[in-house]
Amino acid sequence: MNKAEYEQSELYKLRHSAAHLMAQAVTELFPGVALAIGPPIENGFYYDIDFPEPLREEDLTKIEKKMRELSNLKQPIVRREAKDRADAEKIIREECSLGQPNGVVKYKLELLEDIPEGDPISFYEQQATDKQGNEHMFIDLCRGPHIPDTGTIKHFKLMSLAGAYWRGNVKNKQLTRIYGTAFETKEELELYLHNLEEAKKRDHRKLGRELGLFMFSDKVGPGLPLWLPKGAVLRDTLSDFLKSEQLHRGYEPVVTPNIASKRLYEKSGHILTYKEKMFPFMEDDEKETFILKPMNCPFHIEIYSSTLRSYRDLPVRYAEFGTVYRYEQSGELAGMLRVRGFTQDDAHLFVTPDQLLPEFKGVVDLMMTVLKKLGLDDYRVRVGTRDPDDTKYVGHQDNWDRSEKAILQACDELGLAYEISAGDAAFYGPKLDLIIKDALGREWQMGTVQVDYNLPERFELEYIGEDSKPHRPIMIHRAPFGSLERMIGLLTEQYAGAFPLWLSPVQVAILSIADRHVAYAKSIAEALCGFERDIHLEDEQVPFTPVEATDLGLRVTIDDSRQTLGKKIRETQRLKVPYMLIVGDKDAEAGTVGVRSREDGDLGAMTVPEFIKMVREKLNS
RNA sequence: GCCACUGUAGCUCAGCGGUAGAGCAGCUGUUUCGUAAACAGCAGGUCACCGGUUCAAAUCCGGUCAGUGGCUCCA
Repeated sequence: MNKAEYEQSELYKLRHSAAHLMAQAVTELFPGVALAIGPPIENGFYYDIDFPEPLREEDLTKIEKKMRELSNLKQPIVRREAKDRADAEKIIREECSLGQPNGVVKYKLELLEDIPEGDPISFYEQQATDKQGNEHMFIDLCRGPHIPDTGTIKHFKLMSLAGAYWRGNVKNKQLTRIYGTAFETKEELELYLHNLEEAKKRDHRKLGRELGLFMFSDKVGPGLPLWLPKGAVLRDTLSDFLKSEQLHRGYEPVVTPNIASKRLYEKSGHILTYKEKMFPFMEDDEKETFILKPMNCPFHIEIYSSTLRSYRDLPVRYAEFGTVYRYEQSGELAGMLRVRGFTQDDAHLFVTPDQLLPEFKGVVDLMMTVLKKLGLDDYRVRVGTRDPDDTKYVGHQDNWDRSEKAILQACDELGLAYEISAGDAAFYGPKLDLIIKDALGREWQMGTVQVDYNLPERFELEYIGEDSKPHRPIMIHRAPFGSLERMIGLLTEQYAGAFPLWLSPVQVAILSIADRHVAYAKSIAEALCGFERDIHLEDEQVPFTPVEATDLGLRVTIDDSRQTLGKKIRETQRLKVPYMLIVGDKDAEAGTVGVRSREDGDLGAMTVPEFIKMVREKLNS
């Protein structure tokens, strides 16, 4: 079900009504609360409420109980339209307030003001009398639609509490948001909760620890990841893949430092626009102030402008896996998905106006190649354009028009499905972002391509054109992964830790059955990885024919611990190694290995060349 | 940064006013074993940190730090 279908569905109405039911329960339990807004959302609903006293998580059970009582009253939900604005205000003040002081409807009155002149103003009302003769009643300003009666709201659960600013603005009061979910059947609700539990098992933070990929340390600091050996192998493998792809596409590597003089970022304008995201400056009264870099672009620009450029030199494509540091708000850090020090697969392209479209297309093509290789097919493409009402953007109107047009044209010519999001442009230019969901359904911006007229202007970049006159190049910022940290975090969740063969930190684990098989295991490992391994052999070994070396360069481990085979298999499977090779007496004698695949289990005995052939095919497919 | 919640051994968790417990992992020994956990023993914790209440605090209260779910922002 897509978004539009969902918003038309019965489920959507059910959840909207569940939000109202929850609000009714809250107003009964906590008289004096001020209701703000309570819409259905992707997996449920929420209601933002201003509580005079802070709400505690344990109160949720109480609210749920009250909701069940109110649901059982089978209150009919009735739509009522106000005659005019004055009538609507009267209804809000006199009826929505439920006899409480008028402050409880202040948000509703604000919402009323936002309803455009001429639009119908509707309310939804529900009421009933319980067995004890107590009257229950609730009415809310609401566009609707709703389900006919509250008795249908049976399978729901309140999920969590959160603070949320009124109208999403930090300057406004923070309200208490209660998240809940509701389904049409008990089974659907249970399935949803079950899937949530399953998703937690795929969480990259859990898998990162279990698989030994990365860690955080209090002594190092929040948001500063430490890559463990296996994680570092993943990083290298991923980087090598992109570097080789970029080499074929005419990128040139550059390397720049991690800190720079404050003057560089004054020139770029980041001090003005980005200061609150930067780590504290390294100040020295007498000498220069230095800044830990939050972005790579100014460095690449300095390289560009270090020499006179001809139109014949363009496009210039400078690529760098550059580590940047951003002082993200503490509450925003999230495992590897948002950290304070991360490495961007960054590059900056300096192009002539004529080259903008083909180069942009080239970048998008590279991104598609990357997504395909990584097996990521569930993503959305967002083109961020200006918000016409906002004044934060720099640069000339016609440059913006031209670059927005170029982006859309590139997407159309590549047959890319995209959505336009006004207001999601960078302040210096429009951009195209790839957005991917994590295990818990949260969306993250991954790859990005951004058109920039601003920095070339600020740094007065030039190239000499065919007419022998200086011209200003256009910059394209781009990062197909986005960052290695976020990409690896996401990939870990996508694959639930079972990385494809080419990417797996350990590709083959050789399990010796008894001590006397270690020499044979070692000879196979050497053949597969292509270099000698230093393993001390003390016990007597079974005789075997040495296996011929390959240039495969596989990442191989040997488990020669004195454990039962079952134990070794279990442990190796836990580590999600794609292939296990089990070697015992029969194998040493026959020159075979017992192959066990991560996905398909025991594949039986193969000769070593047969296994190598299978792996080769798998790697090339 | 703000709101709510959490913080006990490497990991998963129990204990929730009377001075710390399990399973797995680790170590030692025995076992040398053919497709998802051999057996036995040992060791491991100023119960995140600081302060308070109490005869007594892992347990109650306050603060700090870190993590989790959200909000605002973003690769």
